[in-house]
This record gives sequence, structure tokens and C-alpha cells, in this order.
Amino acid sequence: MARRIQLSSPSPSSIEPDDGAVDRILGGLNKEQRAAVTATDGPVMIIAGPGSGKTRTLTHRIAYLLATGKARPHEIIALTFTNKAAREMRERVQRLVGDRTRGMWMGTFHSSFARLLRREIDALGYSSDFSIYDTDDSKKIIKQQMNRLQLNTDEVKPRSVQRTISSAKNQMVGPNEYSSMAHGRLQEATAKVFPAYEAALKRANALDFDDLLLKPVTLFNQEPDILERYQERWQYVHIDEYQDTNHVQYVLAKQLAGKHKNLCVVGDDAQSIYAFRGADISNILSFERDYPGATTVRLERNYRSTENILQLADSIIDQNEDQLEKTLWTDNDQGEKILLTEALSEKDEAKKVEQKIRDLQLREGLNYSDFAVLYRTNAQSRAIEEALRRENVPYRVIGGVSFYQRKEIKDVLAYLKLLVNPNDRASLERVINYPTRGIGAKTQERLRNYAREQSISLWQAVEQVEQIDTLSTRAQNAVGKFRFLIAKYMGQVDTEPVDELTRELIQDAGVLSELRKEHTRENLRRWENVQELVNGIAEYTASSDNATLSTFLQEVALLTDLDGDDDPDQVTLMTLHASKGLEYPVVFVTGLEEGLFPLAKATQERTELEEERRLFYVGVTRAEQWLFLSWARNRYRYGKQEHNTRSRFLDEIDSSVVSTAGGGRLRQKKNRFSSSSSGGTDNYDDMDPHYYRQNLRGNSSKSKKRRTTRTVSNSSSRSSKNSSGRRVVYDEGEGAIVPGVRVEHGKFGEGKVQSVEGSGDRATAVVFFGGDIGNKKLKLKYARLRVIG
DNA sequence: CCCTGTGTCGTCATT
DNA sequence: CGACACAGGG
Repeated sequence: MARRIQLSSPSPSSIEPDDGAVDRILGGLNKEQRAAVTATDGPVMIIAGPGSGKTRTLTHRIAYLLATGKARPHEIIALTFTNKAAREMRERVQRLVGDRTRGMWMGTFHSSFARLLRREIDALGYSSDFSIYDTDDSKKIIKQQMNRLQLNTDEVKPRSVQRTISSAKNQMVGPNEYSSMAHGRLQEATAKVFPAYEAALKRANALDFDDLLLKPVTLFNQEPDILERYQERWQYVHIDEYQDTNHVQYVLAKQLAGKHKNLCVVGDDAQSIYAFRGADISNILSFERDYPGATTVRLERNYRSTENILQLADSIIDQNEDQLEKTLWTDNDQGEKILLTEALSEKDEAKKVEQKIRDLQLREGLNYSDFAVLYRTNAQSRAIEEALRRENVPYRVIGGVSFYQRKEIKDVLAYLKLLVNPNDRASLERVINYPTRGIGAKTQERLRNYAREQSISLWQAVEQVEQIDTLSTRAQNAVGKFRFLIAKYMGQVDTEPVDELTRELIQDAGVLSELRKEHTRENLRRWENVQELVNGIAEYTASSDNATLSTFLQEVALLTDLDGDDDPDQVTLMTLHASKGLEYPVVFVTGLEEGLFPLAKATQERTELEEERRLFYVGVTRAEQWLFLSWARNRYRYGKQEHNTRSRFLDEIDSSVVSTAGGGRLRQKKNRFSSSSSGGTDNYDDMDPHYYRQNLRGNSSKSKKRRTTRTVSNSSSRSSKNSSGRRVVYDEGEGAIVPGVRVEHGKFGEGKVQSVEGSGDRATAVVFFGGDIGNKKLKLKYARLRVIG
């Protein structure tokens, strides 16, 4: 993970042109691409279809600036949307101009501006050690604030409020402005929470994802000097995937390029698939109006796909009303027809995909890494994974639950965040009783109350726990021990090497022993993940002198996954969204069913349906040689079997380039979903989850009860197997409770002690009772066991 | 105070 | 199905 974290180093002083490199850079480009690369004065917009060398053009432009000496590395900033795109772009530029790239800023919007804030945020009254809150942290804070404001979290869900606040921030609507225009239950609740949420973040010295973009705008507005410094510094601003910028990003671009106007953006309106998170397609549609005198270059030649694939893609996007004029063409071969497969179930679909992969791999001599399987939702990966695993086809899944979102990783990171930023309340609450150390919900509530009454932070309340008289001595002691633990390592943050500090801390805090307590596969994996994190920290801190724990935590908050081994021979599984910008010789687009793709929710509004369609377009244009489409008649969703009809998209496509698995041609229904209102209702009931829930509610509870009875005995017998712990004597006066002795219990009768764990109040014993009771885990403090022999 | 079992609920895509 | 909240017993 450390590899991708780049820190600035001084640019080389020499900016002599490198003519050889310039030739190399312009050499492989077509006329249009070359025009885009060399138009270095003034705003440029590159409108480009899929497979047209979009990113290539951008990287060559940057390399061109460097090679000609028009710009020094630190005068360039390039912004992308994913870490992967940034990394690839940097590698490509490096390949072209070598270490002339040092000092160049190239990264995602979020990480670039987090980095900027680290340097400048004290002007806004934050400290540079700010924590970055992810969506879960934000949700937690919002929920707390809602409780405080006595808003009913059943009526209005914290998650909805969080989304609403987030989109307000993305449109640069502040709490005040928001409350004046709020109407409806959700918006009114949001209006109340919004200011409280902002205040809570401020108190915690924390920024959420949206703040990472919003605060720089505020900063630039508030401190024109700072803005001018950066405008001066970055002579050249580049933005990839411009169609996905939201309003804040748009404003930031405008601010940064405000002086030199050397803004170069690349985008394809037909690939805009992030409107749901505030991407504003009008940013690209109105570029020429916003930047008068802009050079617009259209890249319409496709180098990637076969004629057939392109024709199919064309027939998809033609259905959309909103789009810029653009005609894609290619010189590539016609290629094979696109194969459409109808499957009985998602298992059947997965099997057919797997068979096709092995078949093609053998017949065409392809590598596994030449294949990509795409789907609409992450949950769909499961069936595919199972099928591939069964036949030992190597694969990797992109996205899903990423490394940094794993609980065990977030726990360790929370400890570290707390050390750096003790005001970070979300992190404090996360770890204060993990692993359990006797600071339960009640104690925490009392701490919170005290903090509020005294207007101090929660950590300060922890620091002065002895003064909190609502707490029992026992609770005070527990909190005191925790305070000692944290304070000890806080003192070492600046002196001790970070990886060693982390290792000692998680040992000391009991995180490691917590993970090793039960030897399950899951725990072993968690333990390994934590070790991996520590390794990552070591690697990171070794990479540079400026790499502190604080910067590590900020960088890591913005990464979604480990930087995997780049190119092992594996099939790639990912969502359609994640596939943007990538290409593969063979692509499967799966799950083409009404209700799934397009999603049922997206079929009401034309704009949403068009976004789904663009997503389909993105998917099929990833393919170079072979493209497979499939759908399944039956599919498990929400734990229930669902019957589906095939996607309307399949009725829209150009059937002349499609063949079906049976060998026949694709028979399409025209105008299945006419634009008139109640078009699709006849099979709507089939796919609406609420319909199911209502109908199934009747007998579900009964069957569940029966199932749980069995679970009880299962789980207690499992715990007996695992409790091979140390033998701890618990003296109840009448005799020691140790493994082997016979005891009597008020309810369960006579039994035999199997094992004992823990000590003092926390001691527990596993006792085997006769009959159908079996093993029971008993807390000695409550169970009042009497030793009888 | 902590754990376990039981019931509920929602589900998309990302930094 | 799986994540989560909550109640109640240990």
C-alpha cells in the first residue's frame, strides 16, 4: 500500500527540452490526439468516445509539457477519480519522461485536496492532524446528533440524512441555506441535524469526504492569498473523466485554473454514470461557454473494439436523448457476433460463464487475465466466484468489502487516529471498549453526559474520570486503565518508529489476543490482515522522511484497497462501475434482467434509466474481441428466489450483431415499455421486494423459531471446543472451581466443569450438564455454582 | 456489564 | 441472506 503514496520532492532544476522524448511522445498519436497534446495555451476540452486513447492523450500531454520544458513538474496538477487511474497515469508519464515527474501532483481529487489541506487548514481553525471520517463514521455522528435533538431515527433514517447532507455539500449548500429551503420530513430533519453535524465534526477536528473538497473552496474564498499561491503554482490543471465532476469539483477546477486558464479536461458524456453522487453532466456540456476560446478536440476513432461490438454499443447509446454529437468509427475487424445467453438461474449463468472462459482460454490461447466478468451489484459476484472456484479458475474480485473497510483494520486504525487526534470522538468510541474492558454502554453514556455538561471533549472527560461522581469506582478504574494505555502511546508518537509503536499498542491493548482467542478461520484471516496493516505502515514510514503517522492515516482513509500484485493471471470480477476506463479482450456482462439491470428503482425516471443505459454502454465498450451478454430467469435476492424477465436493454440493441446461445436469432419485443405511464406494471409485482415481504410475513416467524432451537445447542457445543484456555481458579469459598469438578446449578442441576477462563468478575466456566442441556458457558459471578465433588 | 438469541430491515454504484 | 438493534438471561 505504501508504494502508491507519493510525497513531493524537489523538482529538477533543469528544464532543458528533451527532443528525443518529444518525438517519442508525439510519435504514436493520430492527428486529433496530437492536436490535443500540443494545444498547451488556454483551455482545452477533449471529447472522446470509449477506446479512443483518452487517457493516453492526457498522459502524453503531460509528458509533452515536461519534455518540452514548458512546465516543471511542480507546476502541473492532474486530478482523477480513482486511485488506480492516478497510479496508471503516473506510471505512463514516467515511462515517457523518466524522473522529470518528481514533484508533480497527480492523484484523486480527494487525496490531492486532503494533501493541500494538511498544509493550509490551520487558516480554517483546524489542526493539520485532522481525522478523515468515512461514510460509516459520518453516519454514526449523525445518529448521535439525531438522538440528541430527539429526532425519531425510525421515521427518518440516519443514513438518509447522511446522504442528504452529503449531496447538499456536493452542491455547496451550507446548513443555513439548506434550512431555508427544506421542505418535507426528511429535509426538515436534515436541516436540524446539518448544523449539529458540522459542529460535531469541527469539535472532533475531523473532515468527512465531502469536506475534503468543500473546505478548499471555502479556504480559497476566504484567503485569496492562498488561492493565488496555488493558482501561480499550478500553471497546468488536468482533469480526467470530467463528465463525472460534481459541483464542488467544478468550482475547484475553476478556482485553480482561474489565473492561467490552462485547464485541460477529458470526458465522454456518454459514459457519465455517477449522477447519483452528484456528478453534473452539464459541466462538460457547457465547458465551451464557461471557458471562451477553448479548444475542443473530438476523438472519435475507436482503437479498442471490433466493429460488431462498436455497432452494438452504438445501438445502445442511440436510445438516449441527452448526448453530444459524436460518431464513433473503427478500422478494426468485424469480429465475432455478440453472444447472448439465457440461463435458468444465477448458478446456471455462472456455470456458463465459467465454461466459456475455459473454452476460450484453451481454444484461443488466452490468459485468464484477458477476461472480465461484469455485474450490476457486488452481491452478484458470489455465484460467479463459486463456479470459478469449483473449476479452479483463478480470479480476483475488485471492490466489495475492501481491506480498509474491514472491521479489524478499522479498529486498529481507530486506535492510531486517537493517538494523533484525541478529539476524534468516533475513533475513541470505537475503541474505548474494544476489546471489552469493562467500559460498557452505561459508563460511556455517563462519560458523554459529563463531557457535555462540562463542555469538554470526550477524551478530556476520560482524562478526568476521577471527577465524575456518577461513575462507580470500578468503572473509574476501568476508564483509568484505558487512559493510561492511550496516554502512554500518545507520548511515543513522535519518538517511536510508527510500526513498532503500532505493534506494541495492539499487543498492549489486547487486540491481538482478542483475535487469537478463538481459533476460527475467520479470526486467523483477521489476524493476518492486521499483520498486513502493520507491514504496510512499516513500508510507508520507511518510504520517506515526511511520512508520519498522521499523514499515513489521512492517505489510508482515501484508499479503498490494497495495491494488489499488479498482473497475475487471473480473471477479473467487478461491478460495471468499477470497470470504467479498463479494457479486456473478453468481457461478460451478466445479470441483464428487469429489476436488476436496469434496477427497478431506476426505471421510473427517464434520466435515471438513461444513466443505467450509459452504464450498459460502458460495460460493453470494455470489450476488445469477444463480448458475452447473459441473463438468468431465476435469481436469489434477499434470500428469496425471484423470477425475472430479461432486461429491456436486450430489446433495444441491434440484433443483427447478436446471436443467441441456441443458435437462433434474437427475437425482440418492440416498445415493451412504452413511455406511457403504466407500461411495465404487469410484471412489477414479480420483482418488488416489498411485495414479497408482505406476503411472507405470515409464517416466517414460526419457521425461524424452530431453526433457532437447533442453533442454541450448536453454539454451546462449539464454545466448549474452543475453550482450551488457561486454568484459572475461582474460589467461591466452598471450593475451587477447576476443570473436572462436579458442580450444582440452581436451574440446570448437576454438571461437570469442562474449562475455566478469565479471572475475578469476568471469570467464566464451561459446564456440561446432563440431558438435553449440554454445555453451558456460565459467568461465575452470576451463576452461583456449588461445588459438590 | 456482556453475551446470545431473536427479530427486523434493507438492500446500487464511490472517494 | 446478512448486518444490525434490542431484550433478557447469565
